[in-house]
Amino acid sequence: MKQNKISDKEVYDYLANHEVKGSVQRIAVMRYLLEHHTHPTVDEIFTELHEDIPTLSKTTVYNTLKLLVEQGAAMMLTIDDKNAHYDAVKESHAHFFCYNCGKIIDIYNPEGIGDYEHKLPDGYKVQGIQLYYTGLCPKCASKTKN
Amino acid sequence: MKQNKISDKEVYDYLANHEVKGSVQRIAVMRYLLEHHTHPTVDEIFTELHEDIPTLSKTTVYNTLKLLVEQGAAMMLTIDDKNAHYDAVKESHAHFFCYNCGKIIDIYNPEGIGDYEHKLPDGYKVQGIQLYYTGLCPKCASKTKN
DNA sequence: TTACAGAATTGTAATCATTACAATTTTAAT
DNA sequence: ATTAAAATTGTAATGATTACAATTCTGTAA
Repeated sequence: MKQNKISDKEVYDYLANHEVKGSVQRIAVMRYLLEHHTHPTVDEIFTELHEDIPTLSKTTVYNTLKLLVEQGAAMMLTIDDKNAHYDAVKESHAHFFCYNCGKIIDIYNPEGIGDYEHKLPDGYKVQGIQLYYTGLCPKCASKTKN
Repeated sequence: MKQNKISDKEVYDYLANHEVKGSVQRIAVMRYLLEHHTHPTVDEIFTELHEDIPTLSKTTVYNTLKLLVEQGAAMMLTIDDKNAHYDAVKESHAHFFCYNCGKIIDIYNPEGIGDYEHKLPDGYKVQGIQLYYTGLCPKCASKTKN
């Protein structure tokens, strides 16, 4: 779940690979996404990082995430209509959104979803593919009477 | 694209099949979704219907759509982080969101996406599956220099 | 028909995530 | 050390969605 402590240099290089110039704030946000696989919201990222970087502004978190998404260093999950969630781009996988507890859970599919790209008609320029499930997670499904 | 004029009775029955009691407002909203396959926002639905039903309140449109989604008579598309879009539930298909023009386009896959349900671990109670593509639609892709 | 209770609708006022924007600070190059 | 461009910050809008109380509608029973 938490891949302990990635060095500044590693994060810096990761950003550079995506043509993003490094900065204290950008490295902090990017590292947060690389270390946590919890699909955090802007507010969660801001609240956590603000403890270490008291001068951090929430606007900067917004700006940074927007940049990271544009450069393909992160992806925005829109499965939750209340807040955007963010994820560092990794291997192809799906997401399950529990409408009871609000958690987003990674779902790894054996064959992945990359294939679907081939099925699009000509002319489309695909930037991202997302497979979303909504429903009740096992924990909530067992609690809820049915 | 537009399946002309569905009778009140047909819409009423469609609602009844989903255990939704009919009313002028609910029939209007449901019919709008059945007749238009444009993935409208709340505002678009409200603005259109308001011409015919001047007393209609936007809150009612919100309430109704929420109910329709809960009862499985419609689905909410969260692909666009600016607004929720709505769609009457039909055959399984994917959606392409163009981040330039903001349009959502239906993508029909030969084999559908229903299979993915089987790949989930035990315990999940799946309510819906959505496959989203983001990128540039053919029109915008050709306009944008690359 | 009338009266009533519950459901549905309405309008207004909050809420709250996100964005706009102008001011300040930092960065990097000269 | 100077300066221009880029990044960051804080505050003030924006705008979608929700909460809520008041009103209207619906269906049933007297």
